[in-house]
Formats: sequence, C-alpha cells, structure tokens
Amino acid sequence: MAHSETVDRILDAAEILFAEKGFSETSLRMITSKAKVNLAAVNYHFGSKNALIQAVFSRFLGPLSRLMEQGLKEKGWDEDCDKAPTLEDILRLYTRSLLRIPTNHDNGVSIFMRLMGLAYTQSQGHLRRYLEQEYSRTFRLFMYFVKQSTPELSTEERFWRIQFTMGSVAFTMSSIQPLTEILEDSADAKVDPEAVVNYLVPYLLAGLQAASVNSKM
Amino acid sequence: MAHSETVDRILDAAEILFAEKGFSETSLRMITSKAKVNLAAVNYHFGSKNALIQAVFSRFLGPLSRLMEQGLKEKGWDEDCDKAPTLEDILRLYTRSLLRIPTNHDNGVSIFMRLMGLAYTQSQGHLRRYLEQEYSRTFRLFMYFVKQSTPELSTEERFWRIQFTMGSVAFTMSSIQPLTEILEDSADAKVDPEAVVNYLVPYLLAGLQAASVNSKM
DNA sequence: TTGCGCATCAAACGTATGTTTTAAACATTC
DNA sequence: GAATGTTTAAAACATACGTTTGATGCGCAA
Repeated sequence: MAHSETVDRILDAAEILFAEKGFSETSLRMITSKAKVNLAAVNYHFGSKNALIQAVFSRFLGPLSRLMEQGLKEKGWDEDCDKAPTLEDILRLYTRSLLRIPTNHDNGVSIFMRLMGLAYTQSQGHLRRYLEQEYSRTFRLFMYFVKQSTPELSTEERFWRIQFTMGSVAFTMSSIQPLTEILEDSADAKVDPEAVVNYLVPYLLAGLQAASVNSKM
Repeated sequence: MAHSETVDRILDAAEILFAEKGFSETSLRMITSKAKVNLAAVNYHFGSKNALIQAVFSRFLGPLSRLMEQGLKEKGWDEDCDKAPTLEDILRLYTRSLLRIPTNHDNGVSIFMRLMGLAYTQSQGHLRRYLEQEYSRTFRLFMYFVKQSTPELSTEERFWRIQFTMGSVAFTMSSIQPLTEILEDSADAKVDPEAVVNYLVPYLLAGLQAASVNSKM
C-alpha cells in the first residue's frame, strides 16, 4: 500500500468518523462517501476494515512514540541514568508529547485522544493485540519511570494507580468534545486540549503520590 | 411489560453479553439463544433493542440511586444540613453504594461497572439521554457535595477534576476483569471489586484535593 | 503503438442484522 | 369454559453490512 491521494483521504475520513461514532458504528460506506472515493478502495488499499482501523492508529502512534523517545533522549533519561526524572517530569514529558502529535486539522489531538479512549474501552480484540505488540516498548519505559519514582508503593497498588491514571486520561480525552460543550454551554465551543492537560497533570500527580493505603496503619 | 420469567432471562443474558462485547456487537439472536427464549420475545416484551439496553440499565440504576439517597438520608446529609460531609465521606458513601448493588450472580458488580463504562464511552446517544434524564437528581447531589467541600477550586477546575474522577472509575471498572487477569497473570483470577475500591478512594481523594493550578502563582 | 500494471468504478455477492407477521400452544383469571 | 395475556415456533421482511468481481480507464516503459 503505497502513499497516495486516495489512501490519505480514506484515513482522514475514517479517523473523524471513528472518533465520532466508534468502530462498529461506522460503516465503510460512510467512510468512502465522506472521503469521496469508491467503496472498493478501502479493501483494495488496506485489505479489510480491521486493517484500516489499525492504519488509522499507526498514523498517530508512529510519530507519537518517536516524540516520546526523542524527548527522553534529549533529557538523557533512560534505564540507568545518573539523575532520574521526577514523577512530574515524566507526566509532563508524556502529556506534552501527546499535545505535539502532528495532525492534519485543528482538532487532530482531541480526535486522537478520543480514538485511544475507544481503543481501550471498545473491545476490539484485534486492535488491542496490535497496539500491544507494536508499541509495548514506549509503554514499558513509562511504567519503569513511574516505578522508580514511587518506590514506597506496593507493586499491586502501583499497578492500580497507573490504571486509574490511564483511565482519567483516556476517558477525559475520549469525551473532551462533548464535555467542553457542556462546560461552555454552546455548541461551537473551541476545545483547547492544552488547558485541560494543565488541569490534568496536578490531579494525576497528587493521585499517584498519595499516601499508600497500606502505610496508613 | 410485566414481570415474568422470560423477561428476566432476557435481561440476564443481555447484561452479560453487552458487558462482554458491547452493544452494537451483541445481536438479539445471541441474546435470545443464550437466554433460551424465542427471538421475537425481545421485541414483544421490550419493543426494540434500544429499549432493552435501557431496561438492562434500569435494573441496576433503580436500586443504586435508592441506595445512595438512602445512605445520604441516614447520615442526615442534604443541601442544608448543619454538619456537612467531608469529601472522603462522600466518596466512601457513593463507592460503597456501588459495591452493594443487588445482583443475581457473583460478578454482578463488575458487570454493572463495565456497563457503565461502556455507556459513557460508546456513543449510544439514546442511552446517554435516557440516563441523564432519569438519574440526574442523584448525580446533581454528588456534584453539590463536591462543590461544598472544595470551595477553593474554580468552577472550571472543579468541573474537570470531577471528569477525571469519573474517568478513573468508569475506565477502571470497565476493564477490571482483563486488568485483574494481567495482574494475577492467571485466567481464573477472582475479581474483588472491593479491594480495588480501597485503592481507588485515596487516589481520587488526593487528586480532587490537590492544590489548585491557579493558586500556584 | 502496443502491452502491462495499477487505480477506479458500478454492480453484485453472501451474510447478518432488527423487526414483523402468522399461527398455534399454554397459562391464568373471571 | 370463554377470554386474555404469554410464549413459542417458523418464516419472511427490508435493510445494511464487509467483501469480491469484472470491466474500464489511465500512465508509462518497451
């Protein structure tokens, strides 16, 4: 599948519709008619609908994982560096990378975040498997740093706190559009993901650093 | 739609399949064959698939909102009580109510939580509308108490923090089953929602009570 | 110009969906 | 025992889906 005008148009239309409606609720006919290409083009270029879903994610996640690893390298942070990053350092680095994903249109970032939320919640087995095997390295690095900076937590409690954290991010971002509309009480609300992230980081930080349940007694 | 054996069998099968696969991914034929009833029974008793989905939620949410409001009454907490509850009081009360929903089978609570997660993420417009109009009272009460106990937050920051909080809960609960399996690294892991909630409350509490972004400077 | 490979197109394929219909059995109540 | 409301059964409905096909057009190298 080489780079072509049609391929991009399909991906553009697909990512918007998937983010709006979900994967099962978006038909190939919706996608191709929005993209103004022939119905058969999807199966011709991608092979199947599932492969298209994966391609939509790859277009985001390739640059994103590169951004994250490059950020780590610039700071000189890795498994055995002399000056380990704080938890806030890590959260800032990862969220900032999120905000800098290159996209085609204005709402690109919130679309991507909504997609990630859907990927986790919607039980698309093939997607989950694909993401895990393709981007496990980046994720493991994050886990490693969290572990370094929260040594007082038990493995189990840390595990759950990381889940809570991912939950906040995934869920919030997946509904950032309707939520912003509720807040501003107007339909044409301009979403500013950066502002939300500024609220998000202190919240997550406090949660991750809260006194351990076990150490209480 | 009166109470009947068939109705319950349909609801039982539906809630399990919906939680497993999602709404769109579950067909009426899957449900009726699992419930061992005739295909036409769903449309006879409920009218439509969407109405069935709503009925599945009602069976949980009716008792739940009653549990919550009853808990508030027992403590004497309402809009103008003399001794206002702390944030921890509120979180404990609501999470404890969650854990006490009456269900038919062992995994009832985690099934319900998974369903709530799906309801929020999967963009089933009709469901969202139904839930908002049906259970807005209970939700507004929660919002009110959070506001009372976090007076230092701006309306906007409090709004987002509540979203983060709901995100942690919804997301974690919606994937509590696979997550527990990952943690225990065994397929027959016994899920204990109560333990997870014990980890969850301090995390949420710390996040909600974190120093405000604006007060920093 | 001829031939080849790729892209596009309309059309059809087979399957699955939610819903409706008809009929016959069953239970319960007055 | 007639009447009413439930349940089953089997079939068909119309529609939508993902996918495949075969013809057509296009650009480019031989």
